[in-house]
Amino acid sequence: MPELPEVETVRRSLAPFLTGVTIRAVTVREPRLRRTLAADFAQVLTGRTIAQLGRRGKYLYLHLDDEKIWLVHLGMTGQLLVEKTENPPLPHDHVLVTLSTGHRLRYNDPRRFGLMLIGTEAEIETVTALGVEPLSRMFTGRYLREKIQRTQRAIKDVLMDQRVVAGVGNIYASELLFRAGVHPSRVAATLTEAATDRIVEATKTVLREAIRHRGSSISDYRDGEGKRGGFQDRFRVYDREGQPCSTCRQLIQRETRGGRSSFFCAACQR
DNA sequence: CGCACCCCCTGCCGGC
DNA sequence: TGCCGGCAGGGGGTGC
Repeated sequence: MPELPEVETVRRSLAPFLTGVTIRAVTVREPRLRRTLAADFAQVLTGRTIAQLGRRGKYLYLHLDDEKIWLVHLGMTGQLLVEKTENPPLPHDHVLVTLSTGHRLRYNDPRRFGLMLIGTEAEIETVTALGVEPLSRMFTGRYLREKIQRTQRAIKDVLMDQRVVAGVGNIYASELLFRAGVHPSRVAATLTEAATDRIVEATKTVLREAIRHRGSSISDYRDGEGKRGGFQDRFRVYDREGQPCSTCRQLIQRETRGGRSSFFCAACQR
């Protein structure tokens, strides 16, 4: 579900409800997420105040008043939602948090691929091992070229490697490569300087545009208030197999590799 | 190191 | 109508 634009949208939508707010009670209904929640998870959170909401790649950082961070990753189907009243729990509501404002924060995740843990920044960095933020000045053509020297990896795999650049997933990798005019299975080391520059620019452009449209809702992505995103209506290639390319009218193709689909226009992308 | 493959888990959709 | 296989935005582990 959520790549960088969706997580950033969740962060922005939750911030007004969570910043400066104290956690009164925590109920863990199902601790078995990607990693099983620590036995003292609820106890460690209770009584803490959320100082600030941050994000790194696809990870949400809830900075607590004791210098620790409540790290949340939404996996494929995770939703972090604020609600005004305490409705009865729904299926797959794994963590419920009562806030000092009377709001409730609800973590729902049918597939349980999400991750939550509480730790220091150093502890979290060893778990996440993230590369540069794509929207920062650190992500440049020069940086990307340094990372792909002599690699035989496909450029799409490199872009989705969170240790290289943090936050690009399967949707935005396809979309940005279309905009850069580069074929997803192109061997990264064979790219020209101009092409790597275009890829970096396209990454920033697509991610910013997607954030502006509050992310992509294909099926179950929702922001912190349960609202859908709008970027799915602007996909140029993703999930458009057999439809005409918006540029040249040739039909969009799909290729599966490693269990993941790539979508591209064979005429526009080389 | 890279890569191909498998796994984790639930839900949905299309084909038969 | 009902069942089954394939697939889905995530990451991680293993063996070669």
